[in-house]
Amino acid sequence: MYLHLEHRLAQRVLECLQRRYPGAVLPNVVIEQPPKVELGDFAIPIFPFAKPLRSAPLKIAEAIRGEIGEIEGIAEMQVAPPGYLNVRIDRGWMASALAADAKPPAEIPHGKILVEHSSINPNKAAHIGHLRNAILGDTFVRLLRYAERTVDVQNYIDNTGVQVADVVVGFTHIEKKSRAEIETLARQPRFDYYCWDLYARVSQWYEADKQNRQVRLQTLHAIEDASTETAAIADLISVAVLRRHLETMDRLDIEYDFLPRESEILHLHFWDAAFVKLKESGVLTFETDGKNKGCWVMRRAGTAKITEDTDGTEEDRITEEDQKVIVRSNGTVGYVGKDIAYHMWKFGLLGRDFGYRKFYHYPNGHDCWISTANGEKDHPHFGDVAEIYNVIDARQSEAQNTVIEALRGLGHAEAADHYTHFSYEMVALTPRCAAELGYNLSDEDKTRSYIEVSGRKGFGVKADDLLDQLIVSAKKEVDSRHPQLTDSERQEIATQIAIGALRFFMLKYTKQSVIAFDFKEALSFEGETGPYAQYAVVRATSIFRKAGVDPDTFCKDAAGRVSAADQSNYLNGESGNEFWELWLASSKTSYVIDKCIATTEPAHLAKHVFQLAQLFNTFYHRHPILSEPDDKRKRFLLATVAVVRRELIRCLAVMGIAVPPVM
RNA sequence: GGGCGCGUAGCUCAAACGGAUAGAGCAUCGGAUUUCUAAUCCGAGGGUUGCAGGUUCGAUUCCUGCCGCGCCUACCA
Repeated sequence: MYLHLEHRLAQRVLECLQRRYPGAVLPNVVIEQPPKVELGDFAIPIFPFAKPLRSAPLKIAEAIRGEIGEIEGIAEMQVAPPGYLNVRIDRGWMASALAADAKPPAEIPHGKILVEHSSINPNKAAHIGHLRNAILGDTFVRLLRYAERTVDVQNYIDNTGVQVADVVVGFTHIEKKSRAEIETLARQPRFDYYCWDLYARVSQWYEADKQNRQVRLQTLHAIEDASTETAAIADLISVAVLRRHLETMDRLDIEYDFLPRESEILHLHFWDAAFVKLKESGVLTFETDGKNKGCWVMRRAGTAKITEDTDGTEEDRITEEDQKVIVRSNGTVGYVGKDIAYHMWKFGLLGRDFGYRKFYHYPNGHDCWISTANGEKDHPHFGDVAEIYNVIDARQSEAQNTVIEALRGLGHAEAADHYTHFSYEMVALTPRCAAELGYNLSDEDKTRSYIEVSGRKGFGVKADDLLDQLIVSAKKEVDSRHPQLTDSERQEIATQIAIGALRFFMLKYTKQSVIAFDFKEALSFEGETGPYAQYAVVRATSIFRKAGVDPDTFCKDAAGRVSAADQSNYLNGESGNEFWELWLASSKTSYVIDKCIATTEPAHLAKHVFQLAQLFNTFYHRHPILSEPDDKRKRFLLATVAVVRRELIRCLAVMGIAVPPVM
């Protein structure tokens, strides 16, 4: 509602100015939020208009106020020095619309969006870094779906790289296991944990004797030929670990629609198709001398020299430093090349497609598909989208930009413009946390604020372990608070709290901030945490339960229970401000979600949820509701609780957080 | 060397597009009518927003230079 009103206001202000100053070149109308409710609900800085309109800000503000006329939902405007136009919402009007859950018509851009996230190498268990990726990605998907966009969720699987090869080496050369033995192991509940340890051992094995690395190379090549026994083992391992990843993510309510695999990009020759186009368009150039002699290279992203002089049109040579090798001198293609081909497929520009088969069936009935060389006849249509978001950590930004530049060079500027690298910083460990995990710290490490995790060393916190710990910790709390419930009920509640804590934790930091992971903070259920917000909802629910009223029907029928006059009476005036703050915050769901999408920053939503829960808790403490003697006032307070509760549940759902019945 | 990012309270972090008195949580200290469950609430202390300039009505935000930190920068994937 708030968002809708803001758009309407901006539009009317613009029209008003155009009417009064015809022909003037106007800057954008920026609408902000005043620092305090007393000042109003929207603030329009008029300073930017002073120069182009050759008039004092206060004068312009006064003119707008006088001439803009009635706007539905707006109560009044005030000119505030040194140059703001402060706008007050018609509180009664907003409250009615909000209680009725009115959905103003909104323009929804058409075209499918592809969000790709997780992309965990299928050779070991998922760790906390992967959790951040998946939670950010999944939340972004939920944000887009809340905004009624159509979204496909993909999880790219690199099943042919060195990482899988390393684990294969571990099984075949260190443990000397047969395919049958590996198959048996792969059926064990936490096969990914087994691989986690083995992977670390393989790294040590390579360190111990350089000759062992030869084995890695041989294995890597064997994997690429699908007919070999090694390839079969690699496939069985990567598929088993992949299943484990899907199970882990499903615990957090994270699902995928499609799993494209590198093996198919290879076997279906995506690269060949892309290579032809890249050569034709001149994106790739062949080096005839220098260190990259015999390679096909392209300009590294971000190094482009701007050749402004018109006479220097001769193909500006890329200096060796700025060259990114795409095809090696032996004719094989590197991963950036494969990535370019893959992204051409995403935008429907490649002219080839995967085969598809059903791979994973979620308990809720949803199917997840996987790429294959020869697929099933009937399958959903993936790829060919209008917009893509790749959730990949910041370390990959150069590679991502190179892919974007390749698309641009191929003449697909529009695709390049709709390619977003959803970049985020890594999750590291605090020195204390590393020490707790039994890692020997150097003196230098001890002084650092964080230490990077390393899958290769087996150094990190596994996703399932963290979740298990959170559940145990929450369960202890629930056990002591609700001994009357059955154990399975308590387990269910503890799980919801654990997921709430984890997802909130990963979302409250802005993307570019490195999370220095610490058990104490991650396991906290107090303060700015998921359980804090869940608890606010539980309290709201509990009021209605005791009152014997259903909150949702009460809300929908609020007009019949609280008269418009009462509504407006309680919300206005000085005493109304504290109630109005709650209603106003509740009206901002779409506004905040819109902002999260525009800035690709889900942290804003976590912040908003916390603020709303905080406002509610203060309100809860100050105003006893069930014992309120004035019936009209009681109904108004109940309506307030109902609306806040509904919006909190809604926002938490977008964050992938469910609310338990009691806590 | 080049590219990207960061530096805000004791600690961990907010502050979209430059805006009104820079906000939270944690930690510390002091409190909350035995009530709709205290996983809560109220209060206190705590800041030269790394340093120095510049741009303008206004800078944590933009520009330049320094200082410090991180990541990227392979014919690995």
